[in-house]
Amino acid sequence: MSRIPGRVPTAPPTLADVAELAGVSRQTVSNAVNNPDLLRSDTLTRVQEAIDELGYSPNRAARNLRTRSSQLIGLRFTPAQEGTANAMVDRFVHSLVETSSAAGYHVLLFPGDLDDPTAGYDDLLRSTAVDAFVATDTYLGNPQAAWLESRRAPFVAFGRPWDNPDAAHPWVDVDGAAGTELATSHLIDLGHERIAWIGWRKESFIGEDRRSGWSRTMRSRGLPTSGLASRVEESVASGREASGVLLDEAGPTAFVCASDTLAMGVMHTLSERNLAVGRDVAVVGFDDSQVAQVVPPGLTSVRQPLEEVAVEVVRALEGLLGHPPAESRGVLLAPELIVRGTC
Amino acid sequence: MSRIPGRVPTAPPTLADVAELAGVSRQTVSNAVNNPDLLRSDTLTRVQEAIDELGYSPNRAARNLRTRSSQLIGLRFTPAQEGTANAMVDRFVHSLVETSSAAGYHVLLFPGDLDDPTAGYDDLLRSTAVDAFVATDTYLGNPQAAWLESRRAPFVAFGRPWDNPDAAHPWVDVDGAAGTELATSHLIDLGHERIAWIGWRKESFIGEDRRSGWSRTMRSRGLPTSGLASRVEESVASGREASGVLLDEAGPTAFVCASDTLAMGVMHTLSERNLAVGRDVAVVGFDDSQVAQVVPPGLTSVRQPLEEVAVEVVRALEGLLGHPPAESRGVLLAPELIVRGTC
DNA sequence: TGATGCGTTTGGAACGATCAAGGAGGGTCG
DNA sequence: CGACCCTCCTTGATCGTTCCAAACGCATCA
Repeated sequence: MSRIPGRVPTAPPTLADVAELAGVSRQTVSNAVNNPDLLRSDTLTRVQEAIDELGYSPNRAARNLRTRSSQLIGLRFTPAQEGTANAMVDRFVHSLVETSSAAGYHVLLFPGDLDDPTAGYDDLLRSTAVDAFVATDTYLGNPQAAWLESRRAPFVAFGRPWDNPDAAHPWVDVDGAAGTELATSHLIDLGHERIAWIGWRKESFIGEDRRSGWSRTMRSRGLPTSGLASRVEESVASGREASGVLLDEAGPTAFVCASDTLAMGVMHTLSERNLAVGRDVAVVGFDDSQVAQVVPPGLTSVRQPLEEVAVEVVRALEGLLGHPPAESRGVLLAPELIVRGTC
Repeated sequence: MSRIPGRVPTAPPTLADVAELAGVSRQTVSNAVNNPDLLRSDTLTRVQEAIDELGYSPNRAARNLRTRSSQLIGLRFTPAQEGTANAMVDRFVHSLVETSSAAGYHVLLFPGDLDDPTAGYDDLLRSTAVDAFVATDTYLGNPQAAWLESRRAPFVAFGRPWDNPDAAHPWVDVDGAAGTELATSHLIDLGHERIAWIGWRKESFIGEDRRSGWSRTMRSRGLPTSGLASRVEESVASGREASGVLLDEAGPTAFVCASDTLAMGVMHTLSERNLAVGRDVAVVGFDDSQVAQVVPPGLTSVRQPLEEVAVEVVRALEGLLGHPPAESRGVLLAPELIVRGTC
């Protein structure tokens, strides 16, 4: 019926076409695709052959309409900050695409308004264009999570609900304090005693978390921290300034930084002062960005297990969208320290 | 009719719900959304109010089914090469998301099998999950373009059809030779005479293109090139080795590189030999990656206008998908040189 | 023989939107 | 006055799939 002669030859075959060729009903073809167990094996092979012969794939729109699901996961993709070393989100996206594909989902990117973090979500939600969201950027009191929860939108957050311990949504995060603890311990083991911290301003939950790993390790090893910490903006210039001041006033032999961007600021200072990085002064960054991997002599950095994060995120999504929905709460993963030339 | 009591309260409103509330027919609501000009203004406002009151957004699946279009653009998203400085694709994706969103399209990511560049396309195409593709990675005789063309799949390539001048598909690319010409001229203007080239192996069309910008500029300025060129793999280690050999054997005072990754290799060599980068030896990279932006003292690099590329890609897509389809051929854009501390 | 059951297959009715015609209603013209 | 057009809006069919309930063939059992 749909193979009307004169129809555009490139129009893809439909369920009805396959059914006709195989000599069965539409529903049987549908079952062959979705519930092969329901068919007698000889019927199944016959239908399979017809499917292969025509090169049939179920029409996504029709299936989505009927099943009320799109097999799409929405991800807000904001422009990367130029001038920073942070391509972390991108690395995560790559992992997410891989993992969710294995689970039968594709990733839909939509742009984010920098001023309004909730923009874009609403329309995709109401038009049922996506089944769920993955929310990144949950830092610093970002209203995304709370907003999504209030809309009863299915979503998984990459990042803890810092400001709301009662939040009921599933999340996956990396233990930043454990990361800086690894870094600090490593430096202490190398013999450093005056180890400085360069992080973000106090309002940043993530920044304070990472800072706490440094400070608690220093304390537990009986080393001083006073005068050795600095809180600045996320930029190379800030890291450069801060490290200059710290060198002048506190004389540290090593720096632990909240990000690779800040660590690169330290590298600038060292290079300007002709200090041998790694020999005279050690530096550790955070994120294991591409910069850390290629800058001479290689920046030691805390690496987040983004592949695992993606796996856990997808696992949580599957729970969320399953029938019946499976409960799942927060997952906290441990980072590792990648040692390179800077210490 | 669809507001059956007992239905899940979170089920989104439909066209019929809006129609009932506004006291008009479904089609009128549809027109209010898609062809507002067809309605009398008082009817339009009445419908608009009903839409706002219910928070209605057209169901994507239903619309897609009927209109045979998904408003989605497929993009194969392969894992980034670790250890290289090349986050260029990611920067492009960001621009593409922005631009295509403005044109009413969203970006769908799907994973790519590294061994089979055409994997993934077929299913999305046959299931009409996407309206068109954007093909990147068209380097080095990649069969993607030819394959897509043979399937009559609508797509726009980021990258010229190097090995097939007769290719009929639209493409957008950046003039690599013009970029290296900018770099080489800049170095010559600074007084450099022995300027080396580090690029990729001869089979790489892109590599040869970029190399030609260097060589033709050298020749036109009456400067020697023999013994000053090297072709290696895309890796920091390769760039490091090649620059070491070149320094020993040809004594260049400047390097032009086919990528930031290779340029970082040069930086490694200079740092090992205690040569002052920028003062003793100049370096220019290609891609203006985040690495170039943050490495001390800042890597001068050729920057591809990826925002413009995205704009042109979307423009071509709109032509391709328009009624009637508009012809469009190749677009070649000019890069710019971002001068930083390395020269 | 006819009722019961099970495994398999079938036809009709959604899902929610747009397309293609087909009406009201009012104004203009011969 | 009726034919005609124009504007605005409505009705029924349709896109391709899955859900639902019913029907089928066949064997078993009373």
